[in-house]
Amino acid sequence: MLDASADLFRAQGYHATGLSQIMEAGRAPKGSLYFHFPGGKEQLAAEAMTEAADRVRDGLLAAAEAAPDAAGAIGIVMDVLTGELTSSEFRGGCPMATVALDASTESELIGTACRRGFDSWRDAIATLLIRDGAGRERADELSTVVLASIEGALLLARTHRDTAPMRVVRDHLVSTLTKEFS
Amino acid sequence: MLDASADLFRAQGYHATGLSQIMEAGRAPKGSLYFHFPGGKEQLAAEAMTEAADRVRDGLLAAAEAAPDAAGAIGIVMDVLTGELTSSEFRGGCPMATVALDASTESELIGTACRRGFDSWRDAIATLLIRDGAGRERADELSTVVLASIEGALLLARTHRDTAPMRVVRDHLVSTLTKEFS
Amino acid sequence: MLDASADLFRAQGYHATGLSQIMEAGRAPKGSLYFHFPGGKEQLAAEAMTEAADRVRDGLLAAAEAAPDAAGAIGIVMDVLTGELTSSEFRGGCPMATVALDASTESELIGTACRRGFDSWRDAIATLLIRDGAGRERADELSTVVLASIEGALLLARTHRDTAPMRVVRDHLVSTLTKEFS
Amino acid sequence: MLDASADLFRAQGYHATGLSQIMEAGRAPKGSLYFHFPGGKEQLAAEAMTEAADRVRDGLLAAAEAAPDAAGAIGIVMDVLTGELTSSEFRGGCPMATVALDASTESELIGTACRRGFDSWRDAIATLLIRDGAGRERADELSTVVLASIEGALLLARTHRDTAPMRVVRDHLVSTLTKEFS
DNA sequence: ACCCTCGGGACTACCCGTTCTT
DNA sequence: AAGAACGGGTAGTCCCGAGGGT
Repeated sequence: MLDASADLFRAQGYHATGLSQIMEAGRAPKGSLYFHFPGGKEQLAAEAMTEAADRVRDGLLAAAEAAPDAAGAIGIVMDVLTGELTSSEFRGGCPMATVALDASTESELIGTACRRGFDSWRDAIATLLIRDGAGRERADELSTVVLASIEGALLLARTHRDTAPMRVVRDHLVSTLTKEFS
Repeated sequence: MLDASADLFRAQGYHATGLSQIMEAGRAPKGSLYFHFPGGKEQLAAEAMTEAADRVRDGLLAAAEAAPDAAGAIGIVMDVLTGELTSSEFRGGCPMATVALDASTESELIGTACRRGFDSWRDAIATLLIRDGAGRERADELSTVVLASIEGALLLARTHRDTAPMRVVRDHLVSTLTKEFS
Repeated sequence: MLDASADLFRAQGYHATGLSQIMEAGRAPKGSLYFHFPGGKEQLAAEAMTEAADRVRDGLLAAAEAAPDAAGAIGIVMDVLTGELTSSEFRGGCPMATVALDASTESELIGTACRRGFDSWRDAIATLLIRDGAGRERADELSTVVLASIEGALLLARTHRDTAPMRVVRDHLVSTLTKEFS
Repeated sequence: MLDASADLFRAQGYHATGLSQIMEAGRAPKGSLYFHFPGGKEQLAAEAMTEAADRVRDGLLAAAEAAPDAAGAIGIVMDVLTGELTSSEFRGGCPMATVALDASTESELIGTACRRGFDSWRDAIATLLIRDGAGRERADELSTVVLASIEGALLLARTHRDTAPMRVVRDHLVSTLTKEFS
């Protein structure tokens, strides 16, 4: 149910996704939503964002173990994201970006969930960089730049229905990180 | 009217923005909208996106004239965007991103408008880089990276209600561009 | 609710009858309607037509039991219809004719409901005639003629706000049937 | 313009026919309607009904000259009506019936136009019968019955998308009239 | 005690027939 | 003669509680 709603929110955003659509996708009857989520749609979205964010962060941590350095890990993560983009016909970009943009200003609950999600990703990236020898301050800066680049690439790729921005940004990040840390 | 709707779409996205809200903001009666925009909300949004994109592109071109090099121009543009972000209490980020994410998959009209808008920005940035001595290919790559970074920074800054991502990305871009082209 | 809408559809037709008018007449809020009639106005009208048709057919069958022959039964039915016409100030003619004319071409659902309703009436009339000794073929023909005459009489009487066409057609049908079957 | 609107009113009725649809069909700009028809849609419909009624009455008179007796003339007229029904894919039945049912109760103007139209047809039929030797009173009665039968047949045929009711009623009327007047 | 059918309005985008103003 | 403006109206769908059924 959270999974189903997370997918829909990712593809359509908060306001474009109706509760009935979620119920249908989750094969759940309409009435029981407010039993499990007394906060209604808002709470549901917030929890879906949190869960989706955790999954991405886990992917980041897994890539960190699989790759020898930050450049490699970032490359892996971007390849996965690119794959999700194409396999969903460019409907599945960042799991939080759409909701963050179209709901986080009006719902503190959702806003907080998105903020925490982004922070957890940035922290994971920063940890990667520190492992490569970056200083605390440099890691903070660079992780923000890396995260922003990826988010922007996802936005551009989704809008253009073309993976080119993902590839270009991926290569740029890999080469930049490699140059700085080896 | 286009201005009013562009502002609302920028802040809330496509689906969260009601026609009545637009009418109210534009001091226009309900009935007149479908005379000027027979295509309804979709056409209105598409034209609003196009206009907003043109304005940003004009800002880019103006910055290109005001600054001696690409690094300077990008710095100016990001400062302006940061200013808009704070002066709107973090409701006004990229004028197209929210709509691009929550509507461009379901409306080809809006999708095309956003695609053209992003392309016009990327082209303007690429032109800047070529003026600094970049080759065609390098300019294409780098302009995508720059645009993606800015978009991601806007997303993060808006979500966090904090200009830090803007400043960090701005400084990173300026230093990167300066290093490569001087 | 079906009753209320049937009355309104009978008096005003499909397009002239607003959902809000139906809600008001049925003392039901709009949200409930789409729970019971997911197909909206179209489904509501189709079911209202079916119910109204059944009621008339029941009246036909009741008249068949009350009267010794077809002529008598038709006479009774037309008297009842004439009574409804006057008691409703000529707003209530045939419960299906108006909707059949102004909606059945654009809605297959409504069209089918009306078609079935008319058929059930014709069948009931044909059964009457066969009871009087008519052959199958003759009953089919004559029942169509009888039904058409009644429908036309209702149309003329309603338009003229005058029961004369009803009386004239009634007397004609009674005398014709009497002459042929006794 | 009157022709275009008459066709649309015939096929769809009064309320289902939009002014813009009429304007489009008549290649006329929307604003100038109220110059020619200050009474708006109501007046337009009333005049369209009058014109359409006149045309049918002219057809009736022409058939009266072409055929030797009433039975022949009615046969001709019904054949023409049946042809219009099929050639319009059962959208064009009686030019007034739909409007008479869905608008004449709420508009005295339209009601009067329809009443006059029906009366002119009945008068033409009565004249036919008198020519065949019927008395005044019998002609009045029978003309009502004939008109009602035709109207009902048109209704049934249109609803069923089948010319059978037209043929059956036609044959019945021809045989009845022949039997009575020769 | 948990589930969920059922019911409730406010709101949506859209379009209507009409009337200004030019 | 007509382009533009007007606001009330359309059907439809939204997210959400409250009461009946298991």
